[in-house]
Amino acid sequence: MTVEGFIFDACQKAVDALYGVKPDNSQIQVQLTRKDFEGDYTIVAFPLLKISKKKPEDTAQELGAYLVQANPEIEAFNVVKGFLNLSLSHSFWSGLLAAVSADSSYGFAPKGSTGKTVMVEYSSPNTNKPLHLGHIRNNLLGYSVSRIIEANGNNVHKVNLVNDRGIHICKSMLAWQKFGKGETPESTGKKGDHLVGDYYVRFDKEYKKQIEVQKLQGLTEDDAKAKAPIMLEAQDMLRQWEAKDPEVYSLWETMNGWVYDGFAKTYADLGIEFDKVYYESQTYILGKSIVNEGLEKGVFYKRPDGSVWINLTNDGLDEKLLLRGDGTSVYITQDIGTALQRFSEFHLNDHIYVVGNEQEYHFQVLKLILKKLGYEWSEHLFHLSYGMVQLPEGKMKSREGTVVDADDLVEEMIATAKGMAEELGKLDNLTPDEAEKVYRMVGLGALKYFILKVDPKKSMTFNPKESIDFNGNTGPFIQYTHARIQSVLRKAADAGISISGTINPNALGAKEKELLKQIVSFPEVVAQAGASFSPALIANYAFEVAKEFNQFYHDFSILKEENADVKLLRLMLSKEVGSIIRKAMWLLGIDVPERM
RNA sequence: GGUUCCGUAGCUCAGUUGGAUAGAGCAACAGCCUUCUAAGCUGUGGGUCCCGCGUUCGAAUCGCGGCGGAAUCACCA
Repeated sequence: MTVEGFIFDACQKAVDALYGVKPDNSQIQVQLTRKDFEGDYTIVAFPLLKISKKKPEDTAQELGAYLVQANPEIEAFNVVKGFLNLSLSHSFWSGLLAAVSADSSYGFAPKGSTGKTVMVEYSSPNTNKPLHLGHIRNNLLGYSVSRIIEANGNNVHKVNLVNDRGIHICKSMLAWQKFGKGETPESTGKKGDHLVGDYYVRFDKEYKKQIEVQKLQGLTEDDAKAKAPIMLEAQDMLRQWEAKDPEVYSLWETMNGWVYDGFAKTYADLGIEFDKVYYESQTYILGKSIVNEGLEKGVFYKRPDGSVWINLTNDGLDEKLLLRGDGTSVYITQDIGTALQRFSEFHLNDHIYVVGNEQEYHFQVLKLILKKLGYEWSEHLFHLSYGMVQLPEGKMKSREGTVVDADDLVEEMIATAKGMAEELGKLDNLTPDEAEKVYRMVGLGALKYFILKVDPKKSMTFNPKESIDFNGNTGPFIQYTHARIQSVLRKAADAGISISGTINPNALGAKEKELLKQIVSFPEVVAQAGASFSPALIANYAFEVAKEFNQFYHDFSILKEENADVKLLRLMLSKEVGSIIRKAMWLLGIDVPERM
């Protein structure tokens, strides 16, 4: 039970006793008391006036007096305008600290306790170019949300749906065939995904050239695009691929293999994992049978050219194609099929798609179609729609070479972390291997935190000229706080001090209580983040806790405190703060070092 | 044009179902290491919460109307 919950109940009983009416949820508002006022928690009197039929100040006074005499935990109160500020007793607070420190999984619901199974799909790269900053946001969000959902007691399946087929893949393949001279990752020393990406760009260059030539011959822009020989060749290659032409198919396998090796390295660098990987080359045919089902039910209709459509104009949307005239499927056909397959195979309760907000319309349509087909679980599809990562100049454009490459960025962050650590002389006592681990941790911590602290649904700006900070509201700041705490705990252990025993309530000071308030709200933050799929809530919480601890650390000494009770309380508090920081950062997919 | 999302300090962002005098970080300036890690702490300056009207005891938050920006409305994915 949360502290707010306790006060809520006490308040409900008090109002009932005083005025004979039991207030409902909306009438009792409990919040943390603002720091500029005396007290711990505040009850807002205004919503209760209808019941008390008295002035706000009088209502708050009466309620406060009653609460203090009825609850030993509530020690004192004061009233400012319509706000009733309550102070909880020291023994109440120290009891909470004891409870938290006895619970090693504090803040997390027991594994699988909801009995629900949730699938999270994220990453979903194309195999024609390397990952960039936009993909990083997707991967970090997907991975963090998976952990948050798991921490809320659900079983989670993390999946990746790789787009390994289609015209864009053929473009890279064709360009490599024409201009590649047999280059391989081995022969060039280039990471596979980057090598293939180069040929994707090469195709585009050639294509543009051919369009210009066609236009000189008098063709319109559209005609020139449609009739450029290299584009016709690419389309022809896609048909050959679908017919499983051995030569094309083997080239496809080879080049995709290069890309997967490259992706594997990027994922490993980012610390991203999946439980299962789906490939569109294996799933793109799915969903066709459902189209027939929909035709029979009259949900879909067929046009004279044989294409299948659904009319969603009555739902405020448009008409949507489900099957091409030639009987081949489009993206949404496949998504219908895979959703159906996944729900039946894994008995899913919820399915979350981590996909950019440019596809909001697509998922709206997908949900609606499944609903119209009568699948009740369509209500349990969630599109975690995140905003684009923009540069100060606007959108990243791969054609203009303004994309921020994922591998480059990771490397740069680690190098910066290393440079800073060396400058500060922080890790001189570590072995090179250990130091290297810390550089990675800190560099990645900075990057991951920078991205995850922003509300997912908002678009965010990244300025490559101003490197990501390591001071202030950043990952390294929080990691540093953790390292500091561990250092204190190590010293305590070296001195043979045991961090256990009974807490003396009188040892609790004002700053310690502020820290405890933060600690106590952790489970609520985890629940909130789970309900809203928002790692940003966790990130901002972790920062607040770290900031509070650093102030405490600066103003008070822990190991040099002479009063044994105070020393024990401060050590227990430090240990719990360290543990909460580690858990919060774990939820973000960020590791924390023992030293830095 | 329709739909959806967004607009908070010079910059990057918080602000949980409407609550007290709107907060952090960066950048700028001024301080704090003989003391558990200074990747830290303290202080100063910085605001028409895009604008207007409305609902309310109370609006950055809710509603309506503007202005500005983004995404989307493909036999692409």
